[in-house]
Amino acid sequence: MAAEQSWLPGSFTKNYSWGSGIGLWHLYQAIRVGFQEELKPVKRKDFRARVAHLDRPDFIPLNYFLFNYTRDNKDYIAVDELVFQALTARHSPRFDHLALFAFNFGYAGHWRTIKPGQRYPTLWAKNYIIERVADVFRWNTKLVNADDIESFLRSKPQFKAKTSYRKVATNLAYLYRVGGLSALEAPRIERWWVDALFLALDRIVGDRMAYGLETSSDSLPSLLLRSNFSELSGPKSAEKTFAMAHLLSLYTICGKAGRFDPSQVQDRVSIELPDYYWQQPNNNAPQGAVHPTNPRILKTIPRECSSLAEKAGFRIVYEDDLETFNTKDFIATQTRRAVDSLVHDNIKSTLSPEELHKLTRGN
DNA sequence: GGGCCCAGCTTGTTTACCAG
DNA sequence: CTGGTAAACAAGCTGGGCCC
Repeated sequence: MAAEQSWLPGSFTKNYSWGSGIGLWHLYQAIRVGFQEELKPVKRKDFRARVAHLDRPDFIPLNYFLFNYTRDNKDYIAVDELVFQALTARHSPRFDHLALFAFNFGYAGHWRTIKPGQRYPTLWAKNYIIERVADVFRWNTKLVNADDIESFLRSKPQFKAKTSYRKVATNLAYLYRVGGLSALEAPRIERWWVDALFLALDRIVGDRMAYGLETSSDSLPSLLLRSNFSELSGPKSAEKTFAMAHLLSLYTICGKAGRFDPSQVQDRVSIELPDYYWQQPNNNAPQGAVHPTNPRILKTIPRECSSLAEKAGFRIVYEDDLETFNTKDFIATQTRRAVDSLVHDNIKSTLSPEELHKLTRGN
C-alpha cells in the first residue's frame, strides 16, 4: 500500500446514528441481518436489500467495516473474522474492539463500481493511529480527541477533503468513543486482539486475492509486518510476538479464510490427519482453541477445525466454557494433568507444583 | 457536536431509437 | 430484425445546511 496515496474520507462525513450506551451494536445488528445469520458469502446487493429497513446508511458497514470481492461479475461480502464474531457471539465490547480494529486496518476489498480511495477507505484514521496514537501518545488514548484528529488531518497533504476536516474529525472521535478505543491500550493479550490478528490475516489474503495475487503461508509473517498490524493493535509486547507465531500456525492449519467453509475444512483434515474419522459435528457453536504455553492465547474457531487445531498444539475448550473461560482455572487444570500423567507413568516428580506451574506456562 | 435531511454529482445500466 | 448509439434512468454516493 503506497503511503503517499491520497487519503479520501468518502462517506465518513456522514453519520451512522450509533446511539449512546450501546457501543457498535447497530453495526453488529446490520451484519447479522445482512448475512441472515448464515456463515456464507452474501451478494452486496442482497446485503443492502436486507438491511434497508434498518434505516442507516448501508455503505458504512459495507465500505468501512466489511470486506468485498467480485466473482463472475457479481459483488460479494466475504465471511471473515468480523462476520464470524458477529454471527456466533453475543454483542459485547469484544466485538466493538474488533470492529474498531477492522475500521483502522482499513481494507474494503473490491467491488465493480469501486472508486479511487475505497479499496483502503480509512488511510486517514489508520495513519492517525500509527503516527499519533501509537508513536506519539504511546497508546495513551486519553489524548485522542476531535481537535487533535483535525489538526493531524490539516497537517497532512495526503488528506484530500475540501471542507470536511471538522466533520471527519468529530465523526472519528465519536466512533472511537462509542467503540471503546481506550480498550486497545491493553498491554497484555486479550481476546479481541487474537481475533484482530485473524481478521488482519483474512483481509491481507483477501485483498491480494481480490486483485489477483495468491499468498503463500510462508509470506504471511512479512505481510503482517508490512500491514502495520502491530502498530494498529495496541502496545507491542514480547507476549504478543510469541503468540503471533502460534496463532499463525493455527490460522494456516485451519485453512486461512477457508476455515468457515466446512467442505474446505474437511479436505484439510483429510490431508493433515489422514487417519482421522470425520464426523459431522452435532452442534455448530464455535469452540475455543487455547495454547498450553499461555492460556491468554484463546481463539474461537469453527467447530470443524478442532482436530486441526489440536495438531497445531492447541487444546480445545468447549463452547459453554468460553464466556466464562478463566485463565487461572486453566493453569490449575493443566498442572493437574501434567502431574496426573507423571503419576500415571509412574514417574516420581522432583518438581514442586510451583515449578510445574512455571513449566506448563512456558515462555 | 451529533442527528437528520436533501440536493446534486458521477458512474453504470437500461431503454429508445434509428440506420442498415 | 440487428447492431450501434444516445438518451434516460438508477445506484451509490458526497457535501452541506439546519436543527436541537
